[in-house]
Amino acid sequence: MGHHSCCNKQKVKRGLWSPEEDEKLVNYISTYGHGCWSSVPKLAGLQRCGKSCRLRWINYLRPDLKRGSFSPQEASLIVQLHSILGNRWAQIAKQLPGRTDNEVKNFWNSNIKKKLISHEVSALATFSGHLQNPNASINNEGFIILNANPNLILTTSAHQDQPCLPTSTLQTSFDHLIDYKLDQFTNLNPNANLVHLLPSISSSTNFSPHDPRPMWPSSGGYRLQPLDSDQPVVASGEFVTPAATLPQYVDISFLHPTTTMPKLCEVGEENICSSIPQIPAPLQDLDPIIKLSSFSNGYYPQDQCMVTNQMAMEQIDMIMSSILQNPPCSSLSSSSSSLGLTGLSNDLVSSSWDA
DNA sequence: AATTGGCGCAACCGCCCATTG
DNA sequence: GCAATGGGCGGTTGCGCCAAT
Repeated sequence: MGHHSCCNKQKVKRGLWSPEEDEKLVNYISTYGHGCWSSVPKLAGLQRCGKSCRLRWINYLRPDLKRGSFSPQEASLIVQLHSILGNRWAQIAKQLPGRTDNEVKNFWNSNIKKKLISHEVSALATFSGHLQNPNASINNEGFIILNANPNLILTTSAHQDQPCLPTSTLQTSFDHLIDYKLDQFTNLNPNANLVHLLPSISSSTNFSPHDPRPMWPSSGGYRLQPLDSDQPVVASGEFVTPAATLPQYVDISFLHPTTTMPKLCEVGEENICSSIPQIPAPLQDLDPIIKLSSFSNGYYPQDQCMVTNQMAMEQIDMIMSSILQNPPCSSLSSSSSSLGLTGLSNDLVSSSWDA
C-alpha cells in the first residue's frame, strides 16, 4: 500500500524537482496532455513515478495557477468555507480559481490556524470569566445555566481542530484549561475526557432512539455529556451546535421552542437540509461580549461528513456573493454578520495576511 | 560569524474509491 | 465477483530560508 505500481520500479527519483525535470514535464503535457499519469514519466523522459508527475503538474506547473500570497478576499473565503466544509481542502480550493488544495491547506495550517488558536485562548478567558460569573451556574444535573440571559448557551464543536472542553474545565483553573487546549491542538492529549454541551434533556429520562425527539430548549441550559460516557442514549454527541471556535456564546433565540431535534438515524445526507432549521435573524444585535461566536448555519451533526454538498454549495454561494459585494476590509463585519459569522472571521481576515 | 529555532512550502505517504480486465 | 490499477484527497514530513541569539 502507499506506493502505486509505477512507483515501485527502479530508478524512481524523489525529492525536489529540478528545472530540467519541470521543463520536460511541461513540454510533454503541453504537447500531448497527461493522459494516463503512470505512462507520463516514461514518455516524458522522467525518472519519476506517475503520481509524482501528477502532483508536480497540479500543484506547481499548471499554467492556470495563481502564484503569490493570498488576497484578503481569498483568505476571507477560506475562513468561511472552512467553517462549512471543515478540512475538505479540495472542495475549498475549487472555489478559489488558480489555487490548489495543497496551497489552501498550507495556508490554513501555517497562517489561519495560528490565529484560531490565539483567538480561542482569548475566547477561553471570556469563558472562564463567565463561569466565575454569579450569573452562570451549574445545577445538580450538570446543566450550565446563564441566569442573566437564558438565551445564551455555551457550545462546543466536534469539528476537527475545534476540540471540545474537558469536564474538568468546569471545576479547575483557567490555566489548566489553556494547557488542555494547547494539548488538543498538538495532539498530545487525544484521550482526554471530553464533553459536548447538549440540550438539557433530563438525565433521568430513559431515552431510546425510537422515542419522540427531544425539543430544543427555548431557555435554560445545556447538559454536559462526556464523549466517552457509557451513559445511554441521551443523544450523546449526536448533535452539537456548529462552531468555528470554542467556547462560544450563541444566541439560540432563533430556535423556535417547538423546533425538534432530529435523531441522527433520521437524518440521512438526502434530507439533512430540510431537517436543519434556518437562521431567521442576524446576530448583530447580540451583546458585544458574546460576539465571539462563528455561527454558520444553525447547527449540524457531530459528523461533518453529514453536511451535504447542496447545503454547502448554498452557503458558498451566499458567502461568495457577499464577499463580491462587500470589500472585506471595510465591510466584512456587516457581511459576516448577515451570514451569522462574527468576531473570529473579522479578526482573521483583517490580520492574518498583514505580515 | 556561527548556531539555533521557527516557519513556509513542496513533496511524499497512506488511504479510499472508482474503474478496468 | 475479485484483484489490480489509477486518480484523488487529507495528513505529514523534511528541506531551505531567515531572523534571533
